[in-house]
Order: sequence, then C-alpha cells, then structure tokens
Amino acid sequence: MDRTARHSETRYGNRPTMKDVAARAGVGLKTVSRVVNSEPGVTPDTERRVQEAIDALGFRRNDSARVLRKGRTASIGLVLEDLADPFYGPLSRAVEEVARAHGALLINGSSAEDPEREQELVLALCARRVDGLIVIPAGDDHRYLEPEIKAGIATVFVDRPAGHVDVDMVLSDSFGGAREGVAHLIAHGHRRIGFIGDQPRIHTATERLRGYHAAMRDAGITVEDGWVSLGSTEPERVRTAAEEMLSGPEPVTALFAGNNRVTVTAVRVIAERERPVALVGFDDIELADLLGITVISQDASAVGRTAAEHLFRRLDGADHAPARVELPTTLIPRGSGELPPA
Amino acid sequence: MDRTARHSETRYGNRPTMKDVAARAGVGLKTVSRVVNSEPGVTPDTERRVQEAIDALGFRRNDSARVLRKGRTASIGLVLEDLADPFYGPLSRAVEEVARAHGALLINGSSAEDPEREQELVLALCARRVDGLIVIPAGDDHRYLEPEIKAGIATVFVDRPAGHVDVDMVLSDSFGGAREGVAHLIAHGHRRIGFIGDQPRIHTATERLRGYHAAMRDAGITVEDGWVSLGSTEPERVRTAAEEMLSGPEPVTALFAGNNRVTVTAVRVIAERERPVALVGFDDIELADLLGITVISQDASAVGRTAAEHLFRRLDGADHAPARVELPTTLIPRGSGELPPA
DNA sequence: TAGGCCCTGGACAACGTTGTCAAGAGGATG
DNA sequence: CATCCTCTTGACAACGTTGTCCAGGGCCTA
Repeated sequence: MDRTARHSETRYGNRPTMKDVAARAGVGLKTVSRVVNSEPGVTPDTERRVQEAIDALGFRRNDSARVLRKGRTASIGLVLEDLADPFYGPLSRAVEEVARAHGALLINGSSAEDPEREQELVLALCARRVDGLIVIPAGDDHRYLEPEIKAGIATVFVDRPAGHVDVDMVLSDSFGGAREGVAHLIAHGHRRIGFIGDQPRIHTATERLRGYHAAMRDAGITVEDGWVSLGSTEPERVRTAAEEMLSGPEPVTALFAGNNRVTVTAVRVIAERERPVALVGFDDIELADLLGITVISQDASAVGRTAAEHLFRRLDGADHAPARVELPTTLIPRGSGELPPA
Repeated sequence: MDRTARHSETRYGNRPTMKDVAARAGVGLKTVSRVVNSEPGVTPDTERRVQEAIDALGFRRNDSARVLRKGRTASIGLVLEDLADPFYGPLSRAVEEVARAHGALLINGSSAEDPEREQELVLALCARRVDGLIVIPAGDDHRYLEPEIKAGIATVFVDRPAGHVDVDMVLSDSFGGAREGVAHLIAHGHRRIGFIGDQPRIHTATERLRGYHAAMRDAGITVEDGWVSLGSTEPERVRTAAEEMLSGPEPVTALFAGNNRVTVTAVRVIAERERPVALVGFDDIELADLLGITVISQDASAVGRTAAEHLFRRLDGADHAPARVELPTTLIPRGSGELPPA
C-alpha cells in the first residue's frame, strides 16, 4: 500500500475536492473556486459544466481549508454555565439569531460553574480560531485571555463581569433589581425578610445581596442573623435554608429568592406550609403567572442579543474602549409578593 | 507595502505560529509540534526551551490547520428546533456531556421548524467537516444528506425519523405515550376527550394523534368532529382550539395536550374556566408538580445521551446497520389527569 | 577501533482552499 | 492591419499544521 492510499484513509472519507471537480469538468482549479464562491468572471457555459461536476460528485467545500486561507472562521463561541438552565436557553437562542444574521455559526459549551472548565472551553474555542467569544464566566480571573484578546479575538462578557481583563460586558442590574424586589416586600408591610442566594463567589449573587441590604437599610431595618443564606442552589441546600428561616419563634414573613433555581425550591417549601409566606424571586419562570409568583424579570433574550450585537460591532471594526452595559430589570407583581405579613 | 505585509493583515491578528516559536526557541518546526502535542522524542531541555517560547509569545495551536491536516475536527453538530425550548435544553446538555467525554466540541443551531433552514444548517456543519451530526429534523426529506453520509459523516436523527435516508434514529415512544395518557383519562371516566397537537407534518404530532385514536378505539369510543385539532403551537391558536372544544352544548370533559407548549396554554385556558377540566400533557414541565399537571414524561437527557453515544460508537468504527431506538415514556399522575368528568 | 543501533531533531511535502498574477482569446479602435 | 483593451481562465504560492523520512551524534558491542 503506497503512501497516497494510506493517507486517504485518514481523510474525510475521500470526499471530492475542488481538484476532483476541476478534473471532471475539464477546467482549472481556480475556476471551480470561482463558481463555488459565486465570483464574477465565469462564462455561463463554464459555470454550468462546473456545477454539473459538483452535483455529480456531491462536492461540498471544505471550510477548514477555507478558514485556514482566509483567517476568518465565521463562527463565534458561547460559553455559559448550563445549557439546560431555562435562563440560558433564550439567551443562546438570541445569540444564535444575531450570529445567523451575520452568517456565523455558534459553538457553545457549558462550564458547569467550574472555572477550570470555563478556561478549558474558552481556550479550545480560541484554538478553533472563533472570530469572537461570548462568555458567561464561572471564574473570576480571566488574565489567561490576554494573549487571545491581543491577538484580536473579540470578547464580550455576559451576566457577570470579567476579572482583571478589560473587555465589553453586558450585565443585568442585579443590584437595582434585588433592591426593588425587597423594597416591594417592605412596601407591603414586611420587615422580617429572608434572602436566599447563590454562592458568594458569583458576582450576581453578591450584587443581589447588596441590593437586599440596601433596601433594608433604606427602610431602617436591621438584618438579623439567619435571614441571609448564600450557597449552592441545589434543592436540598435551599430547602434547608428556607425551612430554617421559616421556623423558630420569630420566622421571616417573606423570602427573596436570588435566582430561578432558588425560586422553584422556595415555592415548593412555601406550598407545604400552612401560614402564607410572601415571595419575590429574581428571574422569571415559566408558568409563574399561574402560580402567582411575583418576580424581578431580566430579559434573557435582550441580554443575549445585546451581547451578540456588541460582539459583531467589534468584529466589524469598532474599536472604542470596552463598554459596560447594564440592562434594567422589571418587577412583575403576580400575587406572591403582595401578600401581607402573616 | 509588500505582499507579506498585506497578507498578514488578514491573518488572525498576527498570531504567532509554530514557525515563530521554533525561531525563538532555536529549534525546528517539527520539534515545536512535538512539544505541543506531547509526542515522545524530545529531551527535557529542548522541551523546556520550547515551552518558554510558547509562553512568551502566547502561542496557541491553530486547530483549523490541524483539522485540515488530520481530517478530524473533534466537533459534532447538533441541529434542533429551538434552543430556547425547555425540552431541548437538557437534550443539548446531555449531548454536550457525551461530546466532552470524547474530547469533542458542540456546534449547534436552531432550525425554527423550517426545513430549508434545517438543510442550510446541516450543510454548513458538513462544510465545517464536523465528525458527526445529530439532527432533530424539521423537514421530511433528507436525501440531501446522501453525499455527506456516503462521505462518512456519522449521523443520528433524534425525536423524529429521517426521510428517505437510512440512518440511526433515537425516538421517544410518542404513540405509546399518548395512548397511555388518553387511556388514563378514559380510566378516570372520561369519554369526551379533546386532542390538541402540533402541525401534522411533524412526525411526533401524528404519532401522538395515532395514540389518541388507538386509545379511544380500544375503549369503543367514537371520536367526534371537533375533538381533534392539529396546528401551530402558538398560544393564540391553541387557545382558540381549546376554547372551542370546551364550549357548546356538549363540551369535552378532558384534554390531551400534544406537547409542552400546548400544555402550558391549555393550563392557562382551563384555569380561566369555572368547570374543572381534566388534562394530561405530553412532556414534563417545570413546576408541573405544584400545578398538579399529569404528564407523559419523556426523558430529554436520556434521548440526547443515547443519541450522542450512538454517534460516537459510529465514529469509533461501529458499522452495523442503522438502528432505530425507541425510548419509553412515563406517565406521572399529579392530579389534573385524575379529575373525574364534570 | 570499527560497526551497528538508538535517540533526537529537522527538512520537506501534503492537507484543500483562495489571492495574485499572467497568458491567451476576442473585440474594438486607430 | 496593428494595437490596445477587456474578459476569461489557469498556474502557482501561501495559509499553519502534521506525517514521513533522513541525518547526525552518542553509546554499546565485538
């Protein structure tokens, strides 16, 4: 078996190349390229011959080679926390739509809230030479991105800020949203309000906690020990936290849930209780209207769209200083946040 | 400006290449390649020098070039209907996990239930020379895939069968699930049962309808005009259909909802009614437990995982005849399906 | 000390495409 | 009829990597 034959085994199952098409059509290689790319300067007759050869052989341009030659991959990378989380579905979809409008494909991966995995993914995407990168960071130090950014990979951070690198960011107003939600509970007569949030190393978690504290301080309420719980959003952990806050001689009369996962568990815990407990949750949830859950809603689609649009503006040459956009949140009263203290 | 300089503008922002690293480390190109790929045959001292050069220059291997040379991209494509649909989130996540375990990245796109867009996406992925393809088809004719499959791109269809091509498929038992759900309603005394499903060109929609008819026939019930409605799952359409079935002199006493989107709207319509209406929905929904919605649950993660595992088995060389796997569904009684007829 | 072997390292071609450039055909113009 | 121009076409190099193969140096053995 000669070398050529051995090689061909490793190739894409012997796909036809432009050379094969050219041979079959009896034209030059470059002419095929021109036809494939709809470049001008090919007579209709030649074009037809080439097109026939393409169809007969089932030729499909190899974009890997094209990318190598052109330097642009027409693809962007999206690193998020968990594709299965209902918050990120609409976000990815929005990113995808913008990418599509710019003729780019979307490569995405989940970091599972693990900084190492985030870095691994980001670097894999950079090795693919994606044109741009949208990252929902898990870690808080992104200096590993410096060579990439310097090399011209446009980058936008979303939902949480980047650590130690100067890049575009698109965030939701976690602080303001949480403050408004807690103030809403206070306005309905609550003073003993619990806060259950995500792990403190996550920026949005601490921002929302800051909003909680701000609202309490504005109302002159002293936050007592045991009213605040930050940690994993595993149902078990949240359940325990909620039950503790709702027990004892002086339980809280209302809960503020730091994100959609917390809200879901909180709703379940509250449903098991006799005494009504007011609840406001951060992030909207499907069917929350039917369950009457008051939420602070952030528009995941808008976040994704904004981020992607920023990215493509960069790719189209915008070179202003990195910007930080903060999108507003909306309070949607549906009942659970308007219950008076029991 | 000479040619070299002009060229470099179009390159990846002048990223260092192995050649640059080799020059800086004072070694040959191939030696750098060996270090980067952890190939044997490099003295520790040489390796150290190369590694230093890599770090100093911020070199990152260009996988496009690598792919071109090696013929494998270590990436798979996933074409689904809508990334934002809560059914597909866990499915993509499961696919991603399997891909990750095999060192592959995931490129995905939404067809938005448009056959043309599906084809466009699939072909774009093939042009990228993804190693494999997982497709949740929108169209019903996939002969356009023939050259790709012949060229060795492993392909698995999911959730719906492929049209006119012989490939692996992983489906849920739509027929059996719907039949069980409808039989459940019949067992609780219902005879006038409405069915609201997705567009009839979607395979799962007609399979579920077939299950409905089978259950009705088994019970000796004649399905009356107006009890069945197939069409878009837009809330407007579903709402109208549901309201019609629930109105008039002889309204249905129970509804079977053909998928998660239909269920959500049906729940809303029923909630507005005075008379209770029984409901069983296909697909589980978040918080359905709290709302007491009885569902036929299909395990989206399992579907995704199974499909991805099939795919990688193919990529690892399995060449048995294409298989068709059908995963079972589970009925989860939560109250809405156990209501007696009003 | 000569001969053989192993280990390290590098030169070179190839992967499939696109940019550059030049050549040839054919028509228009003087 | 000569010249110039336009239009189409193809030869060739280059993109950055990896597989193959060969060369040179060091070590062991006879």
